[in-house]
Amino acid sequence: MATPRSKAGTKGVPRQHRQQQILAAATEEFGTRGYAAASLPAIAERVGVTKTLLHQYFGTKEDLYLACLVPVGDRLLDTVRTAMGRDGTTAHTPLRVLQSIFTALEGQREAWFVLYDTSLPADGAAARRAAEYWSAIDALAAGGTADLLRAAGSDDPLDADALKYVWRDLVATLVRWWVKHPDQSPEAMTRRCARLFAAAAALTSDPADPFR
Amino acid sequence: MATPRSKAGTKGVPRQHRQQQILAAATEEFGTRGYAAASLPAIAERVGVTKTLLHQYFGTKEDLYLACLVPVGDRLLDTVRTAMGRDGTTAHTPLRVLQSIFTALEGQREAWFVLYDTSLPADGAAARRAAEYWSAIDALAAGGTADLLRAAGSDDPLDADALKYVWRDLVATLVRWWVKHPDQSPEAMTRRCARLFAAAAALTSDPADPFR
DNA sequence: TGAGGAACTTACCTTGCGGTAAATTACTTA
DNA sequence: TAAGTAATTTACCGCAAGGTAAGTTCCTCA
Repeated sequence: MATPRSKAGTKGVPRQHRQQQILAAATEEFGTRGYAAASLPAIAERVGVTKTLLHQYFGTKEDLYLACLVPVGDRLLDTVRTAMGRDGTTAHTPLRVLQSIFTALEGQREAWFVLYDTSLPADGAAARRAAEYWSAIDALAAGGTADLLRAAGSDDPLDADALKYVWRDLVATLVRWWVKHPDQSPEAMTRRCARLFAAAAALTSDPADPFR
Repeated sequence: MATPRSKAGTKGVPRQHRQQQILAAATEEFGTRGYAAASLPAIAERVGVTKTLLHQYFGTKEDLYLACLVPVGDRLLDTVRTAMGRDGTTAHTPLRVLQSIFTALEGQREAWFVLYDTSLPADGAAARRAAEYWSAIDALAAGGTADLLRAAGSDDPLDADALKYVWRDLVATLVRWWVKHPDQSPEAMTRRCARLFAAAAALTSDPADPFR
């Protein structure tokens, strides 16, 4: 062995394994910092590898992002779909959806934010793909929120649009809080959300509302 | 006059006026793109000026950010303070707070996001100042949410923390939606929020909740 | 009319990033 | 044991951003 003057050469890690490591590190980095602020050198360093390897395995930065996005998007879309489709929309459907999301995200919570990154190059393939995912998810949610609004006496389409946004960001918020509290299990989170919903209901049930 | 071979030299715009222009453009750029993704050349171009001038008037990029942050933070903190302090916490306090925020933000809606930028250099003065602002605002909100939770039968401090986050991000979400719908007046937004609250109440008032 | 200061730009430097071509080392197998 | 291939690095390019020093033009007023 003697004197390895260069650190080049294989380290015995098979390609597939390495790719998985890279995807995991990249997902975490993209999820926490966002596409624009995330840097390939930083991701590479996490894995203990050079950024060149990232390029060789995944191509450009956006390609790598896409490689992170697709599995996460597929998994979440599928989760939400089955959570909502079980039976008709009921009052606790939202909680069931939340629970399924928490469960699907356990082990890699930041992955959620890979789906909703605003700093993506707007014209790129990654942004297009992400938009596909959340428009599909939104469509699922839209059914529930529309019913809700009709029941509450509103037929304004902008109300529906706004509610869609609120719901989507509410999930993001809860996940963000969850990321900061790693000890919380998915089930504990779901129960917490149920309590929060109950508290919120108290807030909004005042009949003497001057803003109506 | 003849041939001005260089475009250097004054354009007759007094320093204070120019500084205002720069602050406005920078606030918009920082608010929409975020600190990391925003670029000084882009801001300079909006104003029709060179980035060097930004440096001469405001110093470093972070200094400029701070110069944007302080007036916005002062204004919003003040607004929320008076909106909450008018009398005791009632059920429609949240709507009053929202209305005051919308009103204060009218004319420069993206400014809200200057307060809550996650891409700031974590150790810098700007991040510290921003944290001061929203911890002050959170403290105001904490009173209301704590009461809410107690009423709903929860004494878990983590519930309170989570609710604080949710409320904060809810405001951000509503403002973000508002930015995308420039024709909506602050009053119209407030009324819309009242309707959304009502709809949300319907969602959370199911007594047969299996997640409790 | 001719300083002097105020408002602005030109030209430059440095750094860090995304990206590529060409090695270099280790593992396998004929 | 030598050849071939898989895994990885070294060394480089170009670019755009943040930042600075030194001018250049215009306005004002003694």
